[in-house]
Amino acid sequence: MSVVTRFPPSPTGFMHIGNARTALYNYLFARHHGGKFVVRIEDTDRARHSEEAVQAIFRSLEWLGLEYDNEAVSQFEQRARHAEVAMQMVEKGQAYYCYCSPEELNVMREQAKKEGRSSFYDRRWRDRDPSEAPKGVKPVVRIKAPAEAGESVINDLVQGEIRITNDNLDDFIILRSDGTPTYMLSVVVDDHDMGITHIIRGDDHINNAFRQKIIFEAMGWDIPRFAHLPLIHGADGAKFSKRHGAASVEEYRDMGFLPEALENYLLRLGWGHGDDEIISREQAIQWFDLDAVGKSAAKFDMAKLESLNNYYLSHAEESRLLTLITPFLKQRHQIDIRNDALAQKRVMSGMTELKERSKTLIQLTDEAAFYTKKIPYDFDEAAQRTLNETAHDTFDALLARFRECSDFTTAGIQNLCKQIADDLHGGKLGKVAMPLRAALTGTTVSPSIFHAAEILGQEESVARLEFTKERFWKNNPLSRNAAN
RNA sequence: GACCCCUUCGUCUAGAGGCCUAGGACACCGGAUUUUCAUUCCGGCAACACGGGUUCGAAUCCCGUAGGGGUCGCCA
Repeated sequence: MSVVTRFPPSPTGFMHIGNARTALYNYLFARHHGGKFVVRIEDTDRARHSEEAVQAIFRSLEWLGLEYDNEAVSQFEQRARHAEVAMQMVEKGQAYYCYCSPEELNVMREQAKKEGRSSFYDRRWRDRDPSEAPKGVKPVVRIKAPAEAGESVINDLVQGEIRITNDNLDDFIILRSDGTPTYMLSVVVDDHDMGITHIIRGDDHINNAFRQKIIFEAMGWDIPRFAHLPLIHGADGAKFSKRHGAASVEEYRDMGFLPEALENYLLRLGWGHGDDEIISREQAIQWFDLDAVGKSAAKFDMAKLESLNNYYLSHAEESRLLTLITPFLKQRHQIDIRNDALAQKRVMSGMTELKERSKTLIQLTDEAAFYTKKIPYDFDEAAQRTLNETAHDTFDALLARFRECSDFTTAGIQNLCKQIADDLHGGKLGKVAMPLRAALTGTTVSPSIFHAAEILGQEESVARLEFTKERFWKNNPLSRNAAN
């Protein structure tokens, strides 16, 4: 039988990083086995359903490049079918109406808690005659869980054999009093109808597996194989959530991570293949299987993600990177380079250096920004300090030599700076290069400033030096005095 | 509290009884390169939770203890 896996997010928020990993594993497992990977939106709870959340899930899936087969299914739309299955079970005597009030249920719950039991419903309506039903109370439908002593066993593909005693299973609700199906019923019916062969999900669902198994058995359906993945934890060891930092896929996208970097990171979080660290999608499909999934929870480590991102950034196609930083440039620096061919060309010329030093697209954007700046531009604090401490004659020499330079190449420019350093600073190149960097970029951090100057071109570089001189030596009497 | 699960360097992991004086990656700490930062290159620090077994031999198998996590809804 061919493998069919599924990703069933509930649209109550955005796509959690843990769900993204679950989706990835389902995707890889299906592709590895040449099967199908389908998506189902678990939207039976209309009150918590949000169209925005549904869209965010599809956006995240697309951004991660996790293509699914068939059309995505809406669980809500199958509700009639789910209810029908519930009725079949009632008819066959495998399920029954329960007329308990919320108050009665609360009492039972309290009692169970006091006695330290994890199941609480006392099955009071299991064998009672419906004629005893109180008037005007709309019943729920509960399934008959095994009442006799015994054990229920699941052979989990990740966790191994898990067994619990039947007294932990009570007659849970499959149809609400308003006639709508509960999650527990809907999942089983849908999984069956969709031909799901492997249920790969977070291990917070382990307990549900035992309940779902009861429904599968009542209906005489084949039970899919289960694989419960350990959860992703935050640095403090608790289930990873918003309070641990960014928890949604789109937040990582907005922080400047590449989807392939996030994918690689998530893949290795809980799964390994020898000493391999950098793993492509193709290799992942070839190598991924459930037997190599670890059983213990993993802590999310931002530093490692960043390191992976740096790798993928360094190896990314440069025109793609240009496209990716364009919106960030607009957002963070109010610079629109979409129609600025010159700025684009300059950024592209410096891209090789830029991408190898960056951990995120944000960092790449910020360090590429100077190429796109127009006079007048701002100088950050450190740059201002550097310029204020620069001797007047050093800067003048720089300007003069830049104007008359006949070999405006990285080597030529470095040479020229070296000469000034020899003349005025005992050969200390930093005394010349740092002011040059501050002047040309408005910052004190950049790739090779000689190369940057070459990319900017002689005309632009001279203009920027003139602008800087204007800005610092005309308006700052103190530094003029210091220089003289 | 009950039930279920987990436990190798700070973190992610390799390890399926001898190949382990426990390997890799990230982080961290040195050093080299360097005009800054970053990169790169060398080098270093660092773990089998604990206690019992089983065995000629255990990180690997069994039991117990401790610690951690998850689940206990007419939510999904």
